[in-house]
Amino acid sequence: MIRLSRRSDYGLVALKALRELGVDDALSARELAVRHGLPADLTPKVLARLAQAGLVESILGKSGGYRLARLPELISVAEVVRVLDGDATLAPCREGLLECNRFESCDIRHPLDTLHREVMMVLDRMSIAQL
Amino acid sequence: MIRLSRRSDYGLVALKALRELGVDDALSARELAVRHGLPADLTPKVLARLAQAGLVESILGKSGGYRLARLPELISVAEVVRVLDGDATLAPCREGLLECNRFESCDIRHPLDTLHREVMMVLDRMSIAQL
DNA sequence: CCAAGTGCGACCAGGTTAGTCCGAGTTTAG
DNA sequence: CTAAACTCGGACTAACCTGGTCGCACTTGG
Repeated sequence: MIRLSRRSDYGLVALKALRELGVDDALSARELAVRHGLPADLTPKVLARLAQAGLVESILGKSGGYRLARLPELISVAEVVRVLDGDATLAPCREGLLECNRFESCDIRHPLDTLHREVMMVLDRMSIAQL
Repeated sequence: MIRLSRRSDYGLVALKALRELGVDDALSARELAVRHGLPADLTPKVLARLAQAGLVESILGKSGGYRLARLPELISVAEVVRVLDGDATLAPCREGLLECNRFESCDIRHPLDTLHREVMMVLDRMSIAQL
């Protein structure tokens, strides 16, 4: 199935919100959440992950918050998805634990990987600036 | 996240297997399952769904089974996924029951729909013949 | 020193999906 | 004509994943 997880969705909304911020401003997770109707307790988590991936800067202390770490043109949707959802492959074979019992004989893996790459390229072409 | 469900995966494997079949041959679901290591009880279900969607023909009775209903070049990966997983949209907002509480103010929906269309086009360009 | 932030881990709950079991209807081989 | 082999469809169970919550430690500005 082709669907964004909720996390990725929230992440995109948050980044878009951060986009229209002054250079030295910062927006707290809570403030961002209430303004855009995101779950109050989940938003900090999403932002924290974006921060440790370097997409966003966190500012500690009172009157702290988050701010974009790069120009919005330089953050692609693909990157956000990868950070928040991990980059799984199209084929379920490739997942962590479940071993595909036909792993060797599986001949649809390669074409599926190709497809996956193409899909990611599509997501790569859209940046936060275009949301 | 971008991942195929197990069902779709099985469906693709099955279609690929059916591809190399004589015109008047048919392969039973059970036979197909054991040959390719698919779950024995799930395979008939997947095939049945493909059949009622018209991608595959079912042949009743003894020595019956399944066979491709069209040339493999005319069956796209996108179609298989759509049949087996339904066609969801990228944005979780769009799902059945859960109402997005910021549905009106949501401004990332349109770009996301665009992305979804592009992704489906990618899946559309690959056919069973190319697996 | 205190209030308001982030950061991070553990935890619960609900939904979705994979997988199984069963019965019924159909067709062909012998 | 009979029996075997197959498809079809629904109902049911179990496991996994995800969204969401709570709580505590650390940092910073006033």
